[in-house]
Amino acid sequence: MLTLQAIKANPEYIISRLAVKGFDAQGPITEVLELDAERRRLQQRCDADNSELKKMAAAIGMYMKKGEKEQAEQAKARVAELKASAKGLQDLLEDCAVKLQDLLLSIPNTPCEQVPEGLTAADNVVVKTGGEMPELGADALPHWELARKYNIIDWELGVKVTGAGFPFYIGKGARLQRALQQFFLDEAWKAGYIEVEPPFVVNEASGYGTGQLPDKEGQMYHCEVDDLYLIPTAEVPVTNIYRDVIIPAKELPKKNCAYSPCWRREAGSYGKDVRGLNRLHQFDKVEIVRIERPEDSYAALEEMKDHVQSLLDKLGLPWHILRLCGGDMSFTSAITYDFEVWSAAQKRWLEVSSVSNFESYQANRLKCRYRDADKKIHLCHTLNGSALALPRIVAALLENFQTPQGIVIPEALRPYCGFDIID
RNA sequence: GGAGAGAUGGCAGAGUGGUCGAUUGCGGCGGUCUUGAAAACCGUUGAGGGUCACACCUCCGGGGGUUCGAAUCCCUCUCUCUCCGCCA
Repeated sequence: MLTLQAIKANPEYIISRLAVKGFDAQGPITEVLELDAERRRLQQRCDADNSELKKMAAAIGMYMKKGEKEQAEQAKARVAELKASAKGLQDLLEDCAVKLQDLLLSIPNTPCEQVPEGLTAADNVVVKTGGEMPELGADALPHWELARKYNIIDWELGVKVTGAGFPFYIGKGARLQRALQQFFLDEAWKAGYIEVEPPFVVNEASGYGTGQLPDKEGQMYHCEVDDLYLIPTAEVPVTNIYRDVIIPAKELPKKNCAYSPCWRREAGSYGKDVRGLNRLHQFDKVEIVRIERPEDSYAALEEMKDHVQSLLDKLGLPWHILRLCGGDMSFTSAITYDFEVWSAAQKRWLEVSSVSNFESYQANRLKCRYRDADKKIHLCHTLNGSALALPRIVAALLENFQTPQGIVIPEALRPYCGFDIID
């Protein structure tokens, strides 16, 4: 959530930036300022009451000790009065604080200056392009048919055992999955990301910490008996490592990478978007997460972008990078770059990575702070990105590298796969 | 799953109704001494709210209660540990 401090410092600016996301913040921001003023008024009155109550209680103690019963009884009577009036105030204060918190949670992050205006994906800006788009013959097959042809992914078996969107990877298909996971983790490790293997289910507090709750509740699988959520991304457990933590400045930046399966209910998806590997309920991903000093976060974002690009280059896939427009960005992001690879048989771009800087928005909710050299405590900036999500990479690899002899595995992946062609 | 014990500041660990936001030790930071360092000694060291700044208020796992007054008593939830059972 946005900091009250930032809102109070320059409400007009906040409102104008949120307009870039297509969010009319005039009303909410005005209300935030009013609620904050009200909260402070109530707080001060409560504090004054409490202060007197404490003094009275101490005085009663003294009277009792000295055996001054009469005075003690008088003081008690006064305390009873005070408490009666304080109770009402307490309730008002509580109510006001909850309203303020809920309101703050309902306001999205402000896009940074570089974010283009626009409401839909059509307004995203291509900032960079790389790799070569292969020329496939007219008989080129989409990946779901290639997967069937070479018997590396079994969709029907997935449906039988679990349901749609939960495929089995078989033989070289399974080895390819494992090779990609290993390759991505190794590359991240080389780039200085400390690997973690997190739990794949999280509690409610963690869901709130990274913002999946309450807004995206329906997108996560929820185990009601134990009140645990299957993670939709490793971002959730990894970022929550730093929930309620004050990090010494010299320990920053924190750089972590993690492999995890990701579960998403994807309620409401349909059509060609969900064909084959394009959209699954369970998929594998390597995620990178960084906790940074505010002044370093944009340099970190560039580094992450370069890292993801290097992965795609090593795999020899054609890619482009989009700077998302305000309306296409997530609720919590200040700026997001999407990476898409060209899927040559489907003839469409597939999103394989999303790299975002959340600035202090996520850190504020997480209470992820750092202690500066001057001992002052500040909010960190948090960033994360996929590096990378597997299914659409696999889709592009299969389609782009199909030959009459079989699917040719990219050079960089061969040591991990243990084979150089799927036939 | 059954039985028992526990949850206090970065860590360890006191505190069982009244100036306790909390003894002490370790760690951290500053200083004295030293050519420098170590040791020793001295000082300092939780978070949040509030204020121009003070004052002041809140927080001893979460929630509720008793009391003039709760870290301390009661209820409840969660979690951790030990033993038993089960088990990769």
